[in-house]
Amino acid sequence: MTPVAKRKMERRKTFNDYIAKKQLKSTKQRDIIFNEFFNYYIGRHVTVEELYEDIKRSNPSIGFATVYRTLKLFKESGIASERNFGDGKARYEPIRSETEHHHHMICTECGDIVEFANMQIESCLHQVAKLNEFNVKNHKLEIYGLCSSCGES
Amino acid sequence: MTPVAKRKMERRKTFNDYIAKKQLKSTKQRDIIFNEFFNYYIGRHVTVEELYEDIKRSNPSIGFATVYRTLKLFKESGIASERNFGDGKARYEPIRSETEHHHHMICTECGDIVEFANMQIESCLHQVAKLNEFNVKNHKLEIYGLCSSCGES
DNA sequence: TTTATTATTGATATTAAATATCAATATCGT
DNA sequence: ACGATATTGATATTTAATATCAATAATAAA
Ligand SMILES: [Mn+2]
Ligand SMILES: [Mn+2]
Ligand SMILES: [Zn+2]
Ligand SMILES: [Zn+2]
Repeated sequence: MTPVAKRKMERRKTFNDYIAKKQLKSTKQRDIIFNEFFNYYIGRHVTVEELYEDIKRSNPSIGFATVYRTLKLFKESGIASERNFGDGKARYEPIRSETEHHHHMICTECGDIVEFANMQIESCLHQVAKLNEFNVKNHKLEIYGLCSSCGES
Repeated sequence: MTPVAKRKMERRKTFNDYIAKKQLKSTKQRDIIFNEFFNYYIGRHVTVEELYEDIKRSNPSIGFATVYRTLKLFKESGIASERNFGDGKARYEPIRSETEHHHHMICTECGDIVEFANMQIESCLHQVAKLNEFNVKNHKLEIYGLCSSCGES
């Protein structure tokens, strides 16, 4: 089995377990949204509206509220992250593995998003927290500026 | 002259220069808001609503829109920063010096905000940007969790 | 100082995203 | 198949941010 296929099953299981634990129900709509989101939006950062417009093409009967609620469910169950890049709209992205962690550089000109991870930053940050006796739950780091295409740099 | 008094004059000048450059006008309201904000909110992170409620007590005729627009003006002129800590409300804080730069740890329990600065993080971050040919305009780093009072750590 | 020009003010309206409501319907354990 | 409970989709509400606009204030010109 490919790593991608393996991860697919993992996510499915995590979601199903969450559904079971919370005594929720499996529905056609949730399946459709799950498939669309995890098949086509890996490595992307999609707004609720965008995903809704996308899904509507193949499934016109699905409502915005359902997409909204389902993305929230993905987040709660730990298979998706919510991101906020300062344009007032929440964005969602699939979590690629149990351990992955990354941050973002956002181009203010073209909207392009570059992801990065840096161990040194992570350890500094936890060190600072420890020094202040601060119990870290999560953190965000965003760099705004011009990407290589847009900037003179 | 104390450093605080010196900084006070600097800010005033920066603001006046901005007013002049943009061909705006000095007004009583702007003076009142300026004084309240820079006398009482150094090191704090105030919402528009909070500052408005505060100012209304001594100056009941000042409108919310004016406070809103004036804080925006402070930001544009470079004497205040706008912050967003994920509760959906913009917050403003006076900039303490021309060169200062810091980030925030936000307690999700009591709302307390701890500031910190870390040179190593800053240089790592610029290194990452350089590597990606990304021209940095600004950046934000926020740590969410439990402060020393609220957390078991 | 008076007048003319232009920006500001404060009340109110609008926008937009997030979230709540609810009757009809689907899911699931028995 | 039945009954209990969760879900759906349409719509309404909330809330922060921002736009509108007539009255007013600030500055420049006469
Ligand atoms: Mn990402
Ligand atoms: Mn601060
Ligand atoms: Zn990190
Ligand atoms: Zn920094």
